[in-house]
Amino acid sequence: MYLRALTGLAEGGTTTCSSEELAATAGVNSAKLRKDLSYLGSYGTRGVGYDVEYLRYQIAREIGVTQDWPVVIVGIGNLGHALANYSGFRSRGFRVVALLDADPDRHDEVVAGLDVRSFEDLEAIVKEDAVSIGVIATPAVAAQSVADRMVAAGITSILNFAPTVLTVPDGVDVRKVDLSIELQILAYHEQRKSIAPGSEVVS
Amino acid sequence: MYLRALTGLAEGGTTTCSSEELAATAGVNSAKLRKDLSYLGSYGTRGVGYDVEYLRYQIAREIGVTQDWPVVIVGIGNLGHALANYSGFRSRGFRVVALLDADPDRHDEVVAGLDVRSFEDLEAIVKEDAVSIGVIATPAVAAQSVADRMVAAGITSILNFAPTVLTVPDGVDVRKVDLSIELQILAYHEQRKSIAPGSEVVS
DNA sequence: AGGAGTTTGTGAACGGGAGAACAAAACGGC
DNA sequence: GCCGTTTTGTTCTCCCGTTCACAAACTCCT
Ligand SMILES: NC(=O)c1ccc[n+]([C@@H]2O[C@H](COP(=O)([O-])OP(=O)(O)OC[C@H]3O[C@@H](n4cnc5c(N)ncnc54)[C@H](O)[C@@H]3O)[C@@H](O)[C@H]2O)c1
Ligand SMILES: NC(=O)c1ccc[n+]([C@@H]2O[C@H](COP(=O)([O-])OP(=O)(O)OC[C@H]3O[C@@H](n4cnc5c(N)ncnc54)[C@H](O)[C@@H]3O)[C@@H](O)[C@H]2O)c1
Repeated sequence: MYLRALTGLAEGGTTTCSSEELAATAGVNSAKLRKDLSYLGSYGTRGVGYDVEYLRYQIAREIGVTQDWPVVIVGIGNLGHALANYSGFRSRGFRVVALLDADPDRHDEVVAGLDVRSFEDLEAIVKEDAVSIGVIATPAVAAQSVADRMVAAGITSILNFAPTVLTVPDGVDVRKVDLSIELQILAYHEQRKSIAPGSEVVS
Repeated sequence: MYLRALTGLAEGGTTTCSSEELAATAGVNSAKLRKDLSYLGSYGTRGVGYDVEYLRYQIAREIGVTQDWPVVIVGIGNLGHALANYSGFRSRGFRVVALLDADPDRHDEVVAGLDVRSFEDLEAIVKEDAVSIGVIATPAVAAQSVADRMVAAGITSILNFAPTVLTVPDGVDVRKVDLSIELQILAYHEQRKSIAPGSEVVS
């Protein structure tokens, strides 16, 4: 979040900013921001603030997005198409190297300049491009088996859009994006608003 | 998450389950699950477990998804199309009532059986269908103004896909889904794996 | 009917994140 | 060169979510 805020400030021409400004831009408390940044090192100057470009680079380096990360997307349906066409990943340090789908009818397609390839090609692609991050956008029933294949092929980080709990070995990271649950959380608060007006809070 | 796990168990024919089973299905600790459920009431039976269907209904009622929530999606680009076509929302208590876009060229389109309408229709739709939940899938630059319009129209819950911090009045809930940040978190752990092998953890 | 075996519900301990507050450091003006 | 001002880095405290552990409650078998 800080990285994004800093990029925004840099684009706006700001060269220096205080923790207060940056915190406001990122939508967090300034004390928390300072503490977070202090874990990376002392990149600020007391009485002055932070150099936007310098701090941006330091955070990018810490996260590891100064290099480009190759990514494969599996399941080129509704969501897979949107992800493949999304330009924002590219500009944030990620490069989609392959689109895979189990359905042979999809293999004719070209999406975002990439051929949709057979899921069978997974191992070869992972090996060739040294891919360590995989995105799962298949139906829920297929997600676990896709994850297993990914892990076997050498992928060690998975972003899962299917509404399932994935089981993976130690050493493999999984993050899930669950849109239905997001909506349900909103619905819950919404329901409470109509029952007890004037009592609202959100994370 | 529990709701989803229970639905899965019910579809699999399970009528009764222990906190241990349910926790395993949902991917959490069983003590946490029991404590969470205890906030809703004492719906279990000691020595037996929980009645799947009964508990499922109780959680759905608590969340507020026994009724259908009308939802509007603004920004029918790559992501908006995917969301509009997604059938999973419908089955989880949400009904997309309108698709809005500022681009007149999009207004000819029919997506998922719905006309893409002008953003100007927002107020009328919100009033007519008593919409309280809005989804923002526009570019980041437009997100804040769309949010303002939504709030003015009477929407009090927003799901935001644009990579921006939204500012809204008290009483309005915002949740954001930020895919780039998810990937960056994975990249960070990935980088650390290659530096210090054998030290990994994920949320 | 009673005891053994299960499983829930919850009190207590633990851990960690978030914010308030302040000392240390840098800058600028005189 | 010194003092006031600004802002960072960090300590301390508070609070909340998570987990452990166990008594209470229920079932089933004898
Ligand atoms: N579309 C959305 O907006 C949305 C929203 C929330 C969650 N999701 C979830 O994302 C996932 C994808 O959604 P979608 O709408 O794109 O579905 P979809 O049905 O449009 O696409 C799924 C794709 O996965 C492919 N596939 C199926 N099994 C496969 C396998 N074993 N290996 C490789 N590819 C396989 C199918 O051929 C298809 O192209 C689903 O789990 C869905 O629940 C989607
Ligand atoms: N596509 C993805 O997979 C993806 C992934 C992560 C984040 N996002 C974010 O989601 C948002 C949408 O992404 P996308 O790829 O669908 O973009 P897109 O450009 O394909 O679609 C954006 C749509 O919003 C419409 N729009 C623009 N201004 C508007 C306004 N003021 N009011 C109403 N509609 C307006 C445009 O006409 C267009 O149809 C972006 O903020 C993007 O950063 C997308």
